[in-house]
Amino acid sequence: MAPIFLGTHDVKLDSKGRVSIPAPFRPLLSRQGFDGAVLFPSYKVDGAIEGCGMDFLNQLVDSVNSYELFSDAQEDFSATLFASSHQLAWDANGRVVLPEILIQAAGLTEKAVFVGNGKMFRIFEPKRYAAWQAERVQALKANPRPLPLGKPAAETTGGAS
Amino acid sequence: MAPIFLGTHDVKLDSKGRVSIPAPFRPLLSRQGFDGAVLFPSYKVDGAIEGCGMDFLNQLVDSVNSYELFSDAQEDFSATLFASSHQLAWDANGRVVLPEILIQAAGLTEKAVFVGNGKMFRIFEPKRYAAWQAERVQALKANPRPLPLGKPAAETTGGAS
DNA sequence: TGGGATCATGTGGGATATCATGGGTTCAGA
DNA sequence: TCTGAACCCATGATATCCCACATGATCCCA
Repeated sequence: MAPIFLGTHDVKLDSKGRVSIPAPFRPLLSRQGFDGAVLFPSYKVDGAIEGCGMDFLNQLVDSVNSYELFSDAQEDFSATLFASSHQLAWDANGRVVLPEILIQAAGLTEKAVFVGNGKMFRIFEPKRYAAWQAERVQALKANPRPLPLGKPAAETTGGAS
Repeated sequence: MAPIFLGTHDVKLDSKGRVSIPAPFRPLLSRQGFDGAVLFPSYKVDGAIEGCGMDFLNQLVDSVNSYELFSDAQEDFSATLFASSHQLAWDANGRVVLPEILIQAAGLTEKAVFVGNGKMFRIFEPKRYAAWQAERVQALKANPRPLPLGKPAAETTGGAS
């Protein structure tokens, strides 16, 4: 069963660059032999960090590998996914040290917010997250979308972004 | 589970032609009886060095050998892959000595950057890498690729380069 | 239903081990 | 005899690991 990341969790970012992985996320991320997460800058949402477990990353890798080795498509994912990803083990207290490049990418200072996103999660600077979320709510109000159950949702065309 | 090379790691190239293999890469490359990596000039990306472990090289060998012996494809791969590969053991500090021909191929001087690429990794001269990565990011923005999970992605044709 | 106890989680801090870098020595081969 | 490969040592910085404490959530009992 694929894990599902839910909820919004406020955490502190300390002077050593450490954050606590929210306790509900940890069992979803653990796998035998490795307690940690994979983080990379989102290319979909500016100012966000995407997070997932190694199992999900392996699914991504399998998907990328369905492109032939040395193909153009594989090149693009190399530059955006593998090269910018960080595999971080958490310590005995469930904390990871965020690389400076991710702290910069998300504009983090003293706090961060972990946001469940179903199969993955995101990490935002709290103020940026509030603004981003407000935009999403407005977008949904301006362009309401039904959510069919049991069958794939068709992407509606014509909308920007 | 196949190893996955992630992240971007800046290293020094010293006057003896030595570089440190980034510590996270070393367990992925180690195999019983041999601590080292296989490096060869990339035929796909000018100015890059491709790197992998012996296990992955064996997969490449099997793949190449699936072409008929003495066929043009097999000749091409043999000329670019086997003939120009270097198997380098690292020392007690995790360093290898880069052959001059690879240093020239990548245009390295004082620094290098190791870039994770899933099953393999690449070594670039930092400025060349920055330019190459900017191209890739632009290509992805101009020609966004979804990354479906669980089923093979069809290579789209007609794209430039 | 309320209060108390216990346990889990998050935060702060420090110590230690590892890693990256710089350098030197020795030996073998040309 | 010289050069280069292989091996080894030292040091500083950083990553990793571990401890302690406070707070809040949860559970149990009256």
